[in-house]
Amino acid sequence: MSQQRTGTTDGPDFPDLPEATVARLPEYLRALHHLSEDGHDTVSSEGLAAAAGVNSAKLRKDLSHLGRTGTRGVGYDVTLLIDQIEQVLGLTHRRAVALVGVGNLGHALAGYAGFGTRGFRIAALFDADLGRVGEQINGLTVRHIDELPETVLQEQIAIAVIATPAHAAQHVADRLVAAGVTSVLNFAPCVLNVPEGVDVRKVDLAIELQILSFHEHRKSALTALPAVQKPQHNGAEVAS
Amino acid sequence: MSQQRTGTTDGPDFPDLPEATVARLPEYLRALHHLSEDGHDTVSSEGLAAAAGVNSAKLRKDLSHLGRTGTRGVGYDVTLLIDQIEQVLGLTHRRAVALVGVGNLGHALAGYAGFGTRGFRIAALFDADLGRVGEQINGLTVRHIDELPETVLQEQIAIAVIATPAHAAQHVADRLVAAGVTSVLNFAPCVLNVPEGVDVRKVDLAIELQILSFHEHRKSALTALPAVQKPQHNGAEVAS
DNA sequence: CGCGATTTGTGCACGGCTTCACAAGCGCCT
DNA sequence: AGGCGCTTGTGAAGCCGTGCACAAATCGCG
Repeated sequence: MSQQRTGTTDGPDFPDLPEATVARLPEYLRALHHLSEDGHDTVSSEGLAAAAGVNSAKLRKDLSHLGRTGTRGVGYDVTLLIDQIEQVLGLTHRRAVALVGVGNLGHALAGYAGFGTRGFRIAALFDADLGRVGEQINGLTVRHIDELPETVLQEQIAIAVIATPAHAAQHVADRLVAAGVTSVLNFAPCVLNVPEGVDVRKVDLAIELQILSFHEHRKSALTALPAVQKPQHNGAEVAS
Repeated sequence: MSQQRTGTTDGPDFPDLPEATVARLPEYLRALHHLSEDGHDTVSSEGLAAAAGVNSAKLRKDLSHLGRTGTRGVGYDVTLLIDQIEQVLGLTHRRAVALVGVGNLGHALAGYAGFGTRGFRIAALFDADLGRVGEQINGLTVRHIDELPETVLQEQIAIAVIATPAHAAQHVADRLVAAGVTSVLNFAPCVLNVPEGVDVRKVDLAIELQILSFHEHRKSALTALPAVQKPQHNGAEVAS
């Protein structure tokens, strides 16, 4: 069931995709699914790049890392490319995901349809609050966090989502790792300390806004300035 | 005016912070607030770097762009540094944010306390569904999206969050831009097309999981391979 | 059967980001 | 006052990512 690298067959042994490429592949995949639904069976690098919002040369270089995927003079086979990207991303089977923290955000995530349609299955919900344990959300029963080890084992869970308050996140992460989880998506606004071999990605809504705030601040300072400079993008033409 | 160090009153002169630095400043800010609550009044670059999960040299270089902030042999004044970062990020006043799309995720975002505590104020909620207009969420009334222009003007809204389904996101973005919004945080899984001068940041939950899935896939392929293993790893923190 | 139109795949150069290593500066202790 | 230890700030080197520009490859058509 795991991917073997015997290489004799058509086994795609990935030779260390650049991290930046990996981060873009899901975007290509989404764009390809969209194109496929629209009836396209081939697409040029220019077209796909536009749909994914990137430079076409970048896209070609990204895809070149997957092996020979396109046909010169024609473009890329949409279905074939979807298969290849899904294979590389390990999306050939639905991955079971655990969600810890069924509060405000956790509730929304548990009901988010995008997970189900893009390769994942929320296999279990957990919370530490006994008042929430037993609650039914989207066909799943919220379990107490003490049941984590057996559930992770039983459902073959390798990826977990933390949607708890920040003060509980590290503790939850420790228990997840102890239970065998090796990838964590953290929505709590704090830094997680995990042992080597465990991947953590963080999504912090306030940080995203603060980055936007910086650019807002900068833009409003520029409008008060004479247009001597010529930065890459400027000019909010909106009247105040 | 932007580069002068004449030291007038409160001249907000930024010397073009690197984008990577801007993306980390919010993390430093959060860590600093945490340290401040714990009673620390100074912190070393090593300590702050650990709290923010980055390299200490990187942190020092980042902070050096803000001007002289630390004291050699001592460290950084926590309160002073908080003020400086907030100034650079434009967080000296609460920024009004509009939230469009009060569905599953939008509901959670509207109730997310992290916005309020970190420099933002959700000033208005919008939805296109008449069945949702008028609903009360967290003390705010959901308005119809047609009221966008006047509300944006009235509440001085420059930043908006899109939490609609993907098929509606581009239309909403167009209307937001037309109303005067110049920064957008997009939760819809699609590429937004906006005119120059408008900033867009995207948060796609499924993409984050797919990136984790790739690393899972890679890890399981490595464990099945007894020969070579790569100790090099990025993104994981060293345990205490 | 060959030629031209088209598109991929990639060598190369450039810029930005990261990291090391160390000099410069600051406070404290004697 | 002077030295010593500690910490910041930064020069420099290296790495990664990006984008241009073009050769190689493929298809269609006359």
